[in-house]
Amino acid sequence: MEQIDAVAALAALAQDNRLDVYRLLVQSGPDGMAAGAIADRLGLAPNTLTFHFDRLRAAGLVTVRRDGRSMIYAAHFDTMNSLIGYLTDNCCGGQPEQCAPAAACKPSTKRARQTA
Amino acid sequence: MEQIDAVAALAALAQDNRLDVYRLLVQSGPDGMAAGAIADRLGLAPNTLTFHFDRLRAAGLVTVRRDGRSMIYAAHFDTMNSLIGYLTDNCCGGQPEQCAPAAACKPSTKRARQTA
DNA sequence: GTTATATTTCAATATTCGTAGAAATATGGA
DNA sequence: TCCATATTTCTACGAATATTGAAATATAAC
Repeated sequence: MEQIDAVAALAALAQDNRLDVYRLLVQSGPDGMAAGAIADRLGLAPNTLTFHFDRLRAAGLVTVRRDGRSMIYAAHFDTMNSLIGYLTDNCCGGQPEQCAPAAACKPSTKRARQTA
Repeated sequence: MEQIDAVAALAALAQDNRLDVYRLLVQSGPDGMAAGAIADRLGLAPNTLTFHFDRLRAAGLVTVRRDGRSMIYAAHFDTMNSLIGYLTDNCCGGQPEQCAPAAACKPSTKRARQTA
């Protein structure tokens, strides 16, 4: 990942509503969610949501596809993983014992959703 | 990590010069670097650099200590790892096979520095 | 074809951000 | 004490950002 792409991705995530949207999509997985469903879930105005989707999409963090009247947004995990790689690249000069990097994508940190 | 802290950390990293500074510190490891050395390395004005350090420090991404006339800045790896955890939290509803999370802190992606 | 649903586009505005210049503070050395 | 080095503080300004409201577009249902 190039610096310019990393800055774009970080800027896209550095906003309350967009971070909410993105995390919701990350947790939703490859199937994604309809724009309307996200608007309902997060209580955002449709036009505001479109604005934020554009930012996330321009940064390569999400993808879109149309399904009837709905637009389905989904997280693009390659970008997320590249970004994490960019941030931690060669950390501690190649001796990661000193910085204890996180194991990404833990199953469920808190408030685990019931399987039902 | 709370949402507000994640947004602060992301915003702190979402800027060219600050991202340069931060990655330099990440690669420098726990010992950190003097402000002046960073200014020389990145070609930034001292006052501009102070502005960016403040942002990084307010976000908990770096720490400072004084050493004589120099201020030594170092990456705070706990925050980096918490941020990565926050982004990838419960990804794909707890089935990370679907999103192939990155192994953080790879020794050296490109332009590996010679050991000498 | 007409109406309803789902989402996007456009225009306007208040707020926040990054940089530069000049001056101030803190530490170390003679 | 006097001077040099290292970094911070203060002020100002142009550029970018998030939100709102109103209107437009695209798809589906009747």
